[in-house]
Amino acid sequence: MTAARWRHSGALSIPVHDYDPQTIERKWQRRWSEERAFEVTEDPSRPKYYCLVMFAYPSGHAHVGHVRNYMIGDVIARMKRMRGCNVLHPFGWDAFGMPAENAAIKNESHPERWTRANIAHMKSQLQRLGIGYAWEREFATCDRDYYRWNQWLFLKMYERGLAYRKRSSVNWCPGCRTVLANEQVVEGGCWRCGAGVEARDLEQWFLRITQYADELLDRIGGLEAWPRKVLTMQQNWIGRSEGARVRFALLAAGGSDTAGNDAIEVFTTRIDTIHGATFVLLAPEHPLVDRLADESPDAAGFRDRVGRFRALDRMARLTGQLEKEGFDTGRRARNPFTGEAVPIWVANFVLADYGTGAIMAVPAHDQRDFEFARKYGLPVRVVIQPDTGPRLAGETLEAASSAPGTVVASGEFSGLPSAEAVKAMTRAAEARGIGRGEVQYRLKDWGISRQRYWGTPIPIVYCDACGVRPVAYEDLPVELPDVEVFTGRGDSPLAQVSEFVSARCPSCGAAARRETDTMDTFVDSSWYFYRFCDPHNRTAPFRPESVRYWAPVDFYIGGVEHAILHLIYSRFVCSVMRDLGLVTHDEPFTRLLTQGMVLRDGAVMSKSKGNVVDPDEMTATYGADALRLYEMFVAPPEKEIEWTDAGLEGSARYLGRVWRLVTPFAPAFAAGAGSTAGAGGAVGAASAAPAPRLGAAERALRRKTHETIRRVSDDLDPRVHLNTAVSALMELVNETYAYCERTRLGPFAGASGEAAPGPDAPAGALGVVREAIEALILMLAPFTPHLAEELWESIGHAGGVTAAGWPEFDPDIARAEELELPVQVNGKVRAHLSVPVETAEAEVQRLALADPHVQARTAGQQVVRVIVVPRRLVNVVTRPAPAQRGGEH
RNA sequence: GCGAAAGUGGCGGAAUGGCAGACGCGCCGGAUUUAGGAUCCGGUAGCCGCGAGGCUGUGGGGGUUCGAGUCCCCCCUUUCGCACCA
Repeated sequence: MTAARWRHSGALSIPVHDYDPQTIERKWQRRWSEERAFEVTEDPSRPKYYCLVMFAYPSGHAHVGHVRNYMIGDVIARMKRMRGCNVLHPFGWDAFGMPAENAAIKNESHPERWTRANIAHMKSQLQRLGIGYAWEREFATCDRDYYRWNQWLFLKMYERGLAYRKRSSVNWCPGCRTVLANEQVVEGGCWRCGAGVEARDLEQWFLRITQYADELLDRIGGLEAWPRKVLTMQQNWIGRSEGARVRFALLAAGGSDTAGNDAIEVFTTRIDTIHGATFVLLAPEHPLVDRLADESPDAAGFRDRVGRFRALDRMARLTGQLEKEGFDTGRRARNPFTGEAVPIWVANFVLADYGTGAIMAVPAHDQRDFEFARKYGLPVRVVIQPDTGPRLAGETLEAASSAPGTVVASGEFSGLPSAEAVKAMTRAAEARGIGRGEVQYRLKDWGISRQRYWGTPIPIVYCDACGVRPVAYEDLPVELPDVEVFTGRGDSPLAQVSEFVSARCPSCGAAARRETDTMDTFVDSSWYFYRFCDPHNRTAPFRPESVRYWAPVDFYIGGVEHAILHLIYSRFVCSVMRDLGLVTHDEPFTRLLTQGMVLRDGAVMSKSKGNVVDPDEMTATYGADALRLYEMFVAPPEKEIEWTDAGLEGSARYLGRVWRLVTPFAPAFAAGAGSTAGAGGAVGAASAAPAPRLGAAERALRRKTHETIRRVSDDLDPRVHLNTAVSALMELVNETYAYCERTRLGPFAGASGEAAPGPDAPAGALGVVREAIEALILMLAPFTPHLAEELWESIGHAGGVTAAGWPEFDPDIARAEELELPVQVNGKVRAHLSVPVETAEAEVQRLALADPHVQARTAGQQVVRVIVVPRRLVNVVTRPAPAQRGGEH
């Protein structure tokens, strides 16, 4: 239903419709699709720009929070396209993963059916929002033509020793019934379902990310266009620490002789405190613990205590609170620096999987060791005296002192500053063969085995004769078999599909058994951005030349929740691909923007909370353009926003206002009014009109137009302050309305309906309005593309806004002619001066001092200084005048 | 506990060390309208004042500066990240 009012324009009657987003949006979406408007090919003659949003997990329905980053990406992509860049802006689906499998178990259907249906629905949602993707490049990671290259990459890594298998204690999620990577354990729980993580011993495949730890860490400094927060998180996650590995010889039970060659190796960053190491602590899971239990006179009691530690610790760590506890093993080890026999305890707070799983305890200089020592009455020996403050003594110490200082009570090392002692003692340990300098990382190798169906099969075969064999490249892909019914029983669904499990050994041809685990889905997402460069390649993951053209990604947008998972894996895979000769750059993402979430009632939108806002509903009521504009305007992209219907209405109202401003002029503009014949450029059409002939109001509107172009251009690129760009466009509309009101033009043409200027309209009026309106439409185009295209066409332009290009501003026009300068006296504004811009500083100073308000404030004062900040302000600094007499000669 | 970021009107938010509160929401008033809605115009930090104008004001307290929301130090609060990494 279209409400149409009728207005008269000259002899003709033309309809002036209200803004009707539904019709306009459908029209332009159809046209973009028909024209394949966002498809691109490699074109060396133009600057490329790769704009990417993190692809989506097809969970079912996108809400207004999900689509925010797609909108941000679309604004940037459209703006860059208007600026003449060859823009790659693709989209795809991170389609493997557990929700699909869980849904399949619940519905007794197939994960693929659920996944494909969700993809179809979400794709239509994105299209309805007018997001301009190169849909011909779309793929899903569950496509066999995609995941075969996961397998290919895995084999390449296997060849280079970067993929390996080992039995290890892994994080097992009982809720999802699969193993989790360290990165996927959050506060002791599963990142996805929250269930408490258990320890299990399993044979697992790992990717050797630790081999790249130093490289990944070092290059953090070069990621200048990444949020500092993300870089800090990655730095902490890699967790490099320099220290030393030192051997404490194990003494035989009940004696002081060393037990053969047995030793406890500890890792420490403070070898300078080793003379204060009065005991040694083992993690409950340390390999030596079981042996010490065997050799203990009370083996059963020993085992019982260790067992309790092992079982309880993970649960206790969930809550973050763990009372430090331990027990004496009854055995001793020799401190290699003091020669002393020190007790060996098992302690619940020592981590098995960091360093060597054993530590030397220096209670005087480490708070944890201090608490432990005080609890169990173990000796505390001060070996570092801080450079300031009172002298420390072990007996009276109330807390450990970890500050550096001077080494004491440490034999030949006494007197050294602690930093130097670290070096000297490390050298000494190496010389005596009892230790060496070592670097430890918090980062662990990436465990990728998952005991689930809906993922990429790991292309490995186990042969009784030949052992672990990689599947031959020509036999890829190892396809997921069809499984009829998903029951969720059993740990590894593929293991129950006998046709899948039985295989031939790639080496000897004998009957063999296939690997039945699938890959972590983070493998899929660690290189998808390269596949977009050449998505249909059937003989390679991509053509290196295509990636060389498009990559690295210039602008990457996604949530901070991927700061250490996806973004560290992708950096790692990029380095591996570089070493494989596939890519030529070191880092995959030049600039990263982490967008804020959309909240409602203060909470993140989620189906379970029942607070989701459906973009389809908003679009049906207000239009996609209004929704887009609202989400870009309400806050800076990196900030979270609180959803309000009123805010969305405000944006819709603004677009109606734009519509009512432009449409009355459309017939006249389409007929050429206000433009200069032969003036090709969009904006600048009026600039051919000689400026001196324009009146002050006309010049002011032109200035606003050009200043707005400057501001918006700057806000979009490189700053990406989308909210202030929109507010500048709102100001331009307000100012154009004000001008039209004053000249009775357009929306103010009155009952007679004159869209064209009457005989008394100022010279050049239509020209300056046309210039303002054309600039406005073009700058709105990235935000509200449908409305912009429609209005652009309505004022007589064929060929669309992209071809029209981004408007240029003229600095001379953008500059104000007159300045309103505030004049401060002692920092407080007391007057304003109106001066021409070119006024000399001395003249400004003279005018300021002559101003009556300033005079009133400076009377009886001595003017000490006058500060003139060109184009900004004047500040007159005074102080009380000296007494009259003292001032005379 | 450690680390990072942030605290600005009734609300969302603007401000390369230079007039704090742009723009929007909400609210108030006017025009138009039979009326309402929509639309157009104007007002809107607080306090004092009829007014001109004045005083106060960016979580609190110090400091640097002619000038501080912005820079420095201390404290408070919130959010996020890490959480026994030896």
